[in-house]
Amino acid sequence: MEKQNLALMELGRLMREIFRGFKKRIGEQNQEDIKITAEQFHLLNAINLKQEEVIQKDMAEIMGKDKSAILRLIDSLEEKELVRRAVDKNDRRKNYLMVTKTGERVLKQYQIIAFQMMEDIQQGLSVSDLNTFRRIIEHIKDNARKL
Amino acid sequence: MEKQNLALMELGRLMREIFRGFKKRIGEQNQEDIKITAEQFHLLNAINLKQEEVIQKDMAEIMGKDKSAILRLIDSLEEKELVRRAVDKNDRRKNYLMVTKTGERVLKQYQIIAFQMMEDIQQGLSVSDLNTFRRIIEHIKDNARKL
DNA sequence: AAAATTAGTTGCATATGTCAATTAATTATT
DNA sequence: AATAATTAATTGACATATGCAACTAATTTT
Repeated sequence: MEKQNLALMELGRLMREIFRGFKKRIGEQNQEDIKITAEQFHLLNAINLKQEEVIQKDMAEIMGKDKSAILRLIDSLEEKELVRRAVDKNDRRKNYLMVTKTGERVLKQYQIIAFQMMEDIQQGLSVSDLNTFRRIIEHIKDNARKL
Repeated sequence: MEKQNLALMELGRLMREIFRGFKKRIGEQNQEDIKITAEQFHLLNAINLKQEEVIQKDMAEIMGKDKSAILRLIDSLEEKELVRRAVDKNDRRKNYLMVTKTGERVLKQYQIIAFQMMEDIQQGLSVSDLNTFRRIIEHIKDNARKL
């Protein structure tokens, strides 16, 4: 039991380290620029990634959170003018989520940080290792989704 | 840039899925028994794992959190009588953290859940895959620490 | 003895998140 | 067409988590 358990713990600790590093680098960001939290970044990124139009409900599903949590995250992003809600003309219950130009710019800055972090984190790993790692992550993710 | 970036995102998402699953299973726990949150479990487990005596400061370092965050987590664990603080006789600034019998019992219950989760998550992966995965995690962890 | 350091504590602010109830809009049913 | 059911978003109440800065008490350094 010990080993597997440890693996889970290690993964958690690992993520905290990475998260900590990410926050630290964000903190070192240009002061005058708009700052967002990791969760805000994550949501912004997820909206941006989607090819199709998305509404709040979709994001709640994608991010595995309550719709009210998403609503408040979007509130915070809208306040910073990184995202706007646009009502669907055909179904006025729906708000399409639109990333603003500022949103794209800020997102890009954060992506650069994330990219740099990935580079640093992957230092010293072979291409084959990385491929195996990605494959396993995908596999685990599928399993985790069913939990 | 895309691929590496995705790997980071995937890892984050993966952890959230696992964490979500863990919380869900915790929620399904036996009503009459003492319930703890995921963070409480994590701290309790970390204290328990340590071979040497630990004080709050140590746990803050180990868990990568502010000492006040740890303090409050310990408050909550102490309230449930899962942990006790014992003042160091030689240095009365220090509180040694002791897991109670109840703490051990509760911890064991949650470890079983965590263990079961690990089993489910690892379904379908070969032993060699798992070993590679652990090795990479270790490597990444070393890199992450330097971030 | 005074100054500096250390461990723990407290107050305050913020972020995040869930659940349940409510509102408004739309769709299905009688 | 009127009523009922469903859907998306919102709000309120509440719990958890976390960091920062200021403070206290104990110990160590100067």
